[in-house]
Amino acid sequence: MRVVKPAEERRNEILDVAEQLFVEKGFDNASTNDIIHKIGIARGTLYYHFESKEEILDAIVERMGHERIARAAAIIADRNVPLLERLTGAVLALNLDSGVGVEVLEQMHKPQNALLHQKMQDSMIEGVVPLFAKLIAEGNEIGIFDTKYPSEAAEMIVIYSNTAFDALAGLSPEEMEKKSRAFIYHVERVLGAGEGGLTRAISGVFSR
Amino acid sequence: MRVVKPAEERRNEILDVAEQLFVEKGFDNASTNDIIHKIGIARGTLYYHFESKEEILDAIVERMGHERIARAAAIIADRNVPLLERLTGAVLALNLDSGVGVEVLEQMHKPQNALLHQKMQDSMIEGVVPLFAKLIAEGNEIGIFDTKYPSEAAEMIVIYSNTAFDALAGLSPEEMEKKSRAFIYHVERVLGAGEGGLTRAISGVFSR
DNA sequence: CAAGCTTACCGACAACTTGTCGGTAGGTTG
DNA sequence: CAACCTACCGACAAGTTGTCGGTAAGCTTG
Repeated sequence: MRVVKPAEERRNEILDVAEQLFVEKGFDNASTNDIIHKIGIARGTLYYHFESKEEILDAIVERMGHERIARAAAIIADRNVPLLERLTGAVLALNLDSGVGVEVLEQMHKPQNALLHQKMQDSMIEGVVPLFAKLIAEGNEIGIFDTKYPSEAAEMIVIYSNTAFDALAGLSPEEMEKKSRAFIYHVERVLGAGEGGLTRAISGVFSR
Repeated sequence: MRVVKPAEERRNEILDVAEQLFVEKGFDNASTNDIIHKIGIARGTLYYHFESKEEILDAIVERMGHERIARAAAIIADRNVPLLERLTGAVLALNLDSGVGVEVLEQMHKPQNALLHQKMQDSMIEGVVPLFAKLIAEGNEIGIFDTKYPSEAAEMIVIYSNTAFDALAGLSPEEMEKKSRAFIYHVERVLGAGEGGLTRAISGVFSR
């Protein structure tokens, strides 16, 4: 009783299951056997569609990355929205993964998932920093920002938000609140925006 | 022909070899067999001294972390040196690992070493951020800094320097130069120091 | 519509891994 | 010198990833 599916469909099926297992148990602790048994396919089938376990991980990262980056890019590109709101909206789009719950992000910061996490971050930096940099440069011209290094500023913001906010797990609500405030405060400074400027923009994002 | 050594000595011997192999080949690609063959001990000996392969990694991280943090702490504690120079000196102490060459840091950023890298970063954040925070608060009082969130500012600086500077591998000298300048520029802004203040402090560090 | 081809799939197997455990040699101590 | 603890040994269990010859299902094509 052998079930045949178009390659594309099987590939995605494998990625779906693998993603869940990797996030849940960690890349090392989730075996390829776990994956194939859960789907009900044979060993050879998995390796017909992917060259190695690591390639599966890479494909997952790419998929996740594409989604997030596309969302951020869409927000950034929308010229009807004020620039500050686009910036903050994009940061949120990157870090608050609308599809998945917070547990997933918590899991991702666990040591078992270091590889997944790092690959995500790399792809994020590569894909998002240029977009941000452009936006910041734009803000420079308009006169709401003032920074000599738009690209590096973008990098700093992306890296920090990525690293600092997934360690959020064990914090109390007050601490989270404080950390968020501090983040905004520092972003304002890095970009050379006046204090409070971003705060107003953020309430703008949420009031939509 | 069985060679017996005091536990402490064997432990360090194992850590030395393991560290080299992990950095060189990556944690996953370096097997426990590689370690024991290189030293010339039996399987059981390794597991007599360590519970698991991962415990070896943790011990390595702890050792590396202790060294770096101790160096940074020493610099920070030296009240004879101007505060700004202590800050920059400590950042350098953390990132320029005097013992090892640049290749090692390059290797550490490779995907194979994600676990090692992340564990290092965590231990770094935990150990160093409080020291920096204190220093920054001190600078606040003296009036050379001006920030509402010393602790978060410290976190931002540590995380960014850690992540951004180990991706330095493929960059041209000019790019590295620019990135360093940008880093200083942003640190000044985050801390609310006047522009150029840190730059002067840095030349102070090097002229010692 | 049978023959032939391509695509997707199967599962035994090789070649490793990590971690366990009963047993053993050396040095120390009573 | 006997007993004892510490450090060490290596065969082995249990599991892992990746390979490969072979097989079935669905499309062409004569």
